[in-house]
Amino acid sequence: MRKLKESRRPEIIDAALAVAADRGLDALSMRAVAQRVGVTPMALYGYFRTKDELLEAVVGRLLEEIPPAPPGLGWREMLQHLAYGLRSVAGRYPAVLPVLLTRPAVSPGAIRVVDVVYRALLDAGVPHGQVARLERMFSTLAIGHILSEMSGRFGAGTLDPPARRAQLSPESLPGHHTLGAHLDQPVDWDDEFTANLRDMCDLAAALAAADTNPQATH
Amino acid sequence: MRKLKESRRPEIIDAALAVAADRGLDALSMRAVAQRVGVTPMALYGYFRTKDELLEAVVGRLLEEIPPAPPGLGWREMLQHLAYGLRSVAGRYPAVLPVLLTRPAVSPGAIRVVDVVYRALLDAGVPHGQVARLERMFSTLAIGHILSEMSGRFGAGTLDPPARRAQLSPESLPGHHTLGAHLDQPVDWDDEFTANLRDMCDLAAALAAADTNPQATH
DNA sequence: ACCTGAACACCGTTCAAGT
DNA sequence: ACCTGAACACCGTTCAAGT
Repeated sequence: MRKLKESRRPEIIDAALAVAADRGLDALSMRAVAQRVGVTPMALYGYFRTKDELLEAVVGRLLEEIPPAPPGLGWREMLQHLAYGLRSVAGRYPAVLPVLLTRPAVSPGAIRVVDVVYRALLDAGVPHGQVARLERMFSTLAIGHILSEMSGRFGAGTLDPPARRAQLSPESLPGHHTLGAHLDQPVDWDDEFTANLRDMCDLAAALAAADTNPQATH
Repeated sequence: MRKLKESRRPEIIDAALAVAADRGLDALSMRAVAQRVGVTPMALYGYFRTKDELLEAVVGRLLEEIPPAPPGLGWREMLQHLAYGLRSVAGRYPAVLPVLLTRPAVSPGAIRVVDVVYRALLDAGVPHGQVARLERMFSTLAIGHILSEMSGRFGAGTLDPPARRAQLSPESLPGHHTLGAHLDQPVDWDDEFTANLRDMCDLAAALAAADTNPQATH
């Protein structure tokens, strides 16, 4: 439980982002970061207790790179601005995405982002007791979508969809069969991200409406 | 591009699940799986070209462990059954979760699960052109929630929330300040998972309603 | 047809020592 | 106060060889 040094922390975090940006997730090692800083791997352990702790700090810095929202935006625009900002920052450092979805928001930068979402949902009129849940839902969906998209879960598989489906008997996949040609069209992930955001905002609005007018729930 | 052997694939996949189940993600190595099978690490490469390919097969098998839905369920119950099933299977093999969110659904088991969701959304009356997007949204949220919860993103951080927030000036976090005590209450992740599912189903119902009655969108 | 052994180029982290 | 060097116990994967 030694006390950690502070002086060169920002320099090390920058080096980690640089490694992630131009050599990917698998290359983001303590050894690579150390080399970029110009120091022995063991020197990093004076600043971060473990690699996990370094990654946590990296996520915080990444979130701080999201441009601040211009003043006077409505709550939907605030959430959109944040989500698009996250998406473009993540595009620059895709290696850090899995960390975003598995580590808690403990750094100041991360907490500030959470606060922006809280404010937007409060503005939308979401009941106080549901704001935290909706923030988690919103962030899970946003990060999960970006991660799925960038890691190839959503497409660009090794087999094209029609050939892949042909491996299974058509009657065992009635859903795929009914949708047919709809499944073979290429998808614009930008549009899909936007549509998902719109749906999440509609959901927040519906929860707000159900609160002021309980009969409206059904 | 050698041809792969088939004979012992199931045995190897089982061994991988067993390692994941009782020694966790970090221990899920080719060497550990090989040892469990009783074979040299290099023998595995006769059955899977890379570790990634093995993990893909493991995910397929994991999805096949979700119990099939009893007949006669409504579409909401089908989606709930599937989501709860995924959650409990994932609880048995938490090591495999990150793979679920980053690899495409290419195995027969994975495609069958997607088909169940397609069928449910079609039953709900979601327009054909939106079914695939909603399936991706649903799976992203479900897997993302389970992963966030099990990896500790949602809580159990190193600092308790009030102490953590105290590190920042209260006026820089107006959202947290407004929510106050709401943020200090413990959360039941089971309830939250259920609430998120309900919201997703409501969303599907709303999209279905907007389709049959366009004026109802606003 | 199936498997092994040795090797290559890596990991995160501990510990004791150096300036 | 800050950093280094050597070591430990691991990785995924290639290649040539063995039965």
